[in-house]
Amino acid sequence: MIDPADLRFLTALASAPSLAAAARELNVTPPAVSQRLALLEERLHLRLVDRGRGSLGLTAEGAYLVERAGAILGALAELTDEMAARAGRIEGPLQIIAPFGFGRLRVAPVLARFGAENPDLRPRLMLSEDPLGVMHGGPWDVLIHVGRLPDLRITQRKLASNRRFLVAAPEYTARQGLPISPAEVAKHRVGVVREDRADTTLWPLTRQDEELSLRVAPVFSCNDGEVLRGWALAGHGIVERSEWSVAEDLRAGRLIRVLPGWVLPDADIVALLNPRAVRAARIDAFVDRLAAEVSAGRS
Amino acid sequence: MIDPADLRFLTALASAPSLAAAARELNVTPPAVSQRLALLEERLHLRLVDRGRGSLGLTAEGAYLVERAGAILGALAELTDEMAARAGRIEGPLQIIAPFGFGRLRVAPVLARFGAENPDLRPRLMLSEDPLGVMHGGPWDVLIHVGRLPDLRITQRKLASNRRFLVAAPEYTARQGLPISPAEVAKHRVGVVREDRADTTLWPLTRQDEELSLRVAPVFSCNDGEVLRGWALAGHGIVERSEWSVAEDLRAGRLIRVLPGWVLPDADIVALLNPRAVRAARIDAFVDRLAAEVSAGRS
DNA sequence: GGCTATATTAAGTTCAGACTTAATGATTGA
DNA sequence: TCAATCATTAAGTCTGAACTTAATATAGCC
Repeated sequence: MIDPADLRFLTALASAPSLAAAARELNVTPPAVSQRLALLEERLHLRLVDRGRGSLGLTAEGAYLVERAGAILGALAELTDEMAARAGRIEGPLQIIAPFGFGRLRVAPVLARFGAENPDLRPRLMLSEDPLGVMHGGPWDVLIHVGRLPDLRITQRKLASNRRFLVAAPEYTARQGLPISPAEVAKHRVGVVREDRADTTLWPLTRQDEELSLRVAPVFSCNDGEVLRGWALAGHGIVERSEWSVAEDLRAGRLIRVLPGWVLPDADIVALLNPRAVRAARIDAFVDRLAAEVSAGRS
Repeated sequence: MIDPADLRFLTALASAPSLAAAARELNVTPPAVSQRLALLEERLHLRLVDRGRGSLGLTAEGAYLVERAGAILGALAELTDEMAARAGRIEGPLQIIAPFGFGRLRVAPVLARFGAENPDLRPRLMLSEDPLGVMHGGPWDVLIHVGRLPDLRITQRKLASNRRFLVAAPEYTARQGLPISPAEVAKHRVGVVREDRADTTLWPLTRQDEELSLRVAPVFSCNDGEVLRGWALAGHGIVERSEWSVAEDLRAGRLIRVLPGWVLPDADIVALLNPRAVRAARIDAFVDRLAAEVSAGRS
């Protein structure tokens, strides 16, 4: 009978550009992969992988095996999860995808604690500039997103509200003055997060029923929000940041809000739950935990 | 991740009356079973088997695991079979159920040869007085049946025609005379196969359009047809036997037909194919082979 | 009470699979 | 042509899972 380990092995091969790459992925030496594949092929009396001519490719039989493997490995994982749930245990792999800033500063510490409390858990955190893009790459259980979402057909759960502010250091405003109206912002030095996916130089400001789009000409930009926050703290100008990022600074007076009457659209923090993955106990438990700690402002 | 070997192990336990019995079934010592079970339970942090109070029973978790195991192990076996079929190989387990007489004399030799020609085949022949009853017991691929069948929803394939005769040794008929009409049979010493399931003392004889049911009062009876044939050969009387059993004796003149104008209902030899089992190459190949050899009269 | 079968613990043995290193050959691209 | 990457073969190592034997505890049965 075919061994699921073989199926996992072949599945790993299928998504690697070469045997050597697969070996690196699996943390073994190339001969190990070569041998194991040869052994499997010999056992089945079938060729599974097309050697030569450039990149690694599966034969029809190999592809079929990988295709069928998915369901079987899935069923096995599901069963394992169910039994763990029945035992009331938090264990197994937990794959989280999160954006760089929020992930590193807020998710990582919670995940570390959660992992320490549940020794049989194998947490894996993948930070990305573009979580929604990574989503289709590998396996994942929970994806953390900050901001508006296209209407995906995926279970989502709001972890916390998150407003967006214009902020600056008191030192800067003391020197350069505090803008009273949006129009005055144009006279200031402004920093923005520069992303590929969104236009971050157009700020849709609202005050009661008033709406206006403010086009800013940023002096500073960076694709890492924390760097931008650092610049603001250093008094280099006015930046737009999420509440989660600067709440502590505001409380401590290291930063102050600019145009406090005006608000930017909310960018709530939500967790997407992979519909493909079973709702294992570890997933629900982690999301609960994350929601609790994020709302409480812990990090 | 739960290992299919664990699932097989637990499935074996589920159908055993005690751990010791399971150990015998698995060809290991009782401690091996005890340890392995303890290890599995520890790994899952769940109790799977109810110890004590007499016969072994599964807990709710154990039963659920066994239930789910079926589908997964089935899918794995199916995949294995499919890959073997793609490789054009005859291999794997082949479980045949057959009635005692026909199975021992006709099926066993063919299966032995077929197994020898395909070294990776693991043939297993289960002889039974009541194959259709055994059918629901364990796993099986092919069931050989001689005679009429209730209308089962199972693929069946006729392997050979098989008439039934009344026969006696020439020595006997020389001594006691040859009955000319069915009624005269009553004056003879008669032997029948005694079975629980069928009334074998009522012979539905037909000649052209004539039909009559002859009730016989058997002198000899045995539940093994070959014993009966031996008695007939030894000149003890008239017996009813299948063509497959006595064809050679008739040809050699060791037996002769009694009332050759009258015929008993046919009892064709059919193979039933387990619908649950995949149509693996080995199954089709074996049935083909059996059909060929049975028709050719080889043994 | 003996007899038997079952279940479990403890400790030692065994073996196959999976890996490693080392060496060689093939392919590709600068 | 050299350097680098990849693939494979050969040979040796290692480990842990699975099993064994031995000993002990327990329960049912005549």
